Amino acid sequence: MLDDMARAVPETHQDILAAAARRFAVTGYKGTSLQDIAREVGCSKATVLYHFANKEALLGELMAPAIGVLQALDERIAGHTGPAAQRVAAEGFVDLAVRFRREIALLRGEFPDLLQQPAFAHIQQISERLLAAFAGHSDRPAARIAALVVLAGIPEACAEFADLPDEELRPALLAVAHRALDPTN
Amino acid sequence: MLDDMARAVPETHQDILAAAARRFAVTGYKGTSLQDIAREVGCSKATVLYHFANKEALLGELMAPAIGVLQALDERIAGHTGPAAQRVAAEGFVDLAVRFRREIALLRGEFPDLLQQPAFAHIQQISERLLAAFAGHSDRPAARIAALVVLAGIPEACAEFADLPDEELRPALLAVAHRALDPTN
DNA sequence: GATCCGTCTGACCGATCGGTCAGGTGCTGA
DNA sequence: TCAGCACCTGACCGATCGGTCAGACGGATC
Repeated sequence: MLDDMARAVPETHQDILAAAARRFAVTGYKGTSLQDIAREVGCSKATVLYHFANKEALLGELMAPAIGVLQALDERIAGHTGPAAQRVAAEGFVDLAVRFRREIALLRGEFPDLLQQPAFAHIQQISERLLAAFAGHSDRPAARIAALVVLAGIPEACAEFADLPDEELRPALLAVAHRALDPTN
Repeated sequence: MLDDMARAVPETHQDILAAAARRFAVTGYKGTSLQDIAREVGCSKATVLYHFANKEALLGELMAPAIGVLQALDERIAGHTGPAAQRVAAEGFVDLAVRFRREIALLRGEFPDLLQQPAFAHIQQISERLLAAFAGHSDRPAARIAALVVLAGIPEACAEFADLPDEELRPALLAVAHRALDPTN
């Protein structure tokens, strides 16, 4: 089977990735040293840096799937305006947040710093477009404030309720999002 | 005048406090070194540590007023249950968040780490009681999820809309909080 | 003038960080 | 048998961190 071949190559690579995800989720990105990750894997720090160019590349590979879905959502929202965009954005964002709540949890509180880095610069633009969509493309402060409460609150709730099953978390988040955004106008 | 006497003593102390607040707001607590603060003040790092026992003490003095108000709110909420507690908590929390949005901004994304420290341990308990009050003391996941979205979203919105006048920010936040929490049951 | 004290500083400390590098090890294919 | 290669490692690097310490400076007190 090609399964054997495909699995033979990564192994340690995947172990490191998994260990990094575990540590990042507990102590955050900045708060986790390459030593910590190496200790969790049971290898040397040099081995971690053999498999990944640097610490940021490790984070990048860990976040790649989530970022891909986020970009897809951004493009899908671009095709709508006003209330339609608001609905698409809310549903898509809740889906994304629930699905990738592990990845969200490990970036808890480090978004502000990481978004400054050029590697994640475009994510800031996406989140601004998400915010505009949540606000129904309104410039009214009240609409933008409600949008930001939802935009910031949902990921946090996802990270906190990590063990709740998707089927329970998703509709509850969608409901609170619609409630918070709907009568804004 | 006693103004001269009163001002003669602190001066540099206050300068350091103000500079630290400015730097923390931009680069966060962990991301700001004592060197950074000293450079902003125009003094040496040793001077910063002459006026404050250590970096944590600096943060403590910066946050003391906000923490005091938070504790007062906690005690006020304890006197109510159910919907009444929900209303008191929402109004009190919005007031607090708007009033201390500077302090909130400089802790952006560092709450998870800081709450682990023993010096801020009781704040975690307070936020749990706030969460329960927001949820109307219900154990239903949907209620707790909505409560967490509000609890996490409001501070973030406050930090982001730092330049919006209180009279505009406060009612908008209160409205979205009530909307998000009210029909939860 | 001597003494004291609040303020401030440069030099220094040990620890830890992300990252580099030369070299060891064991498998593989010629 | 041996060269080549993927994988892994200990030792090391420069930078930076929070924090310490002995002493310099200047104004008040006696």
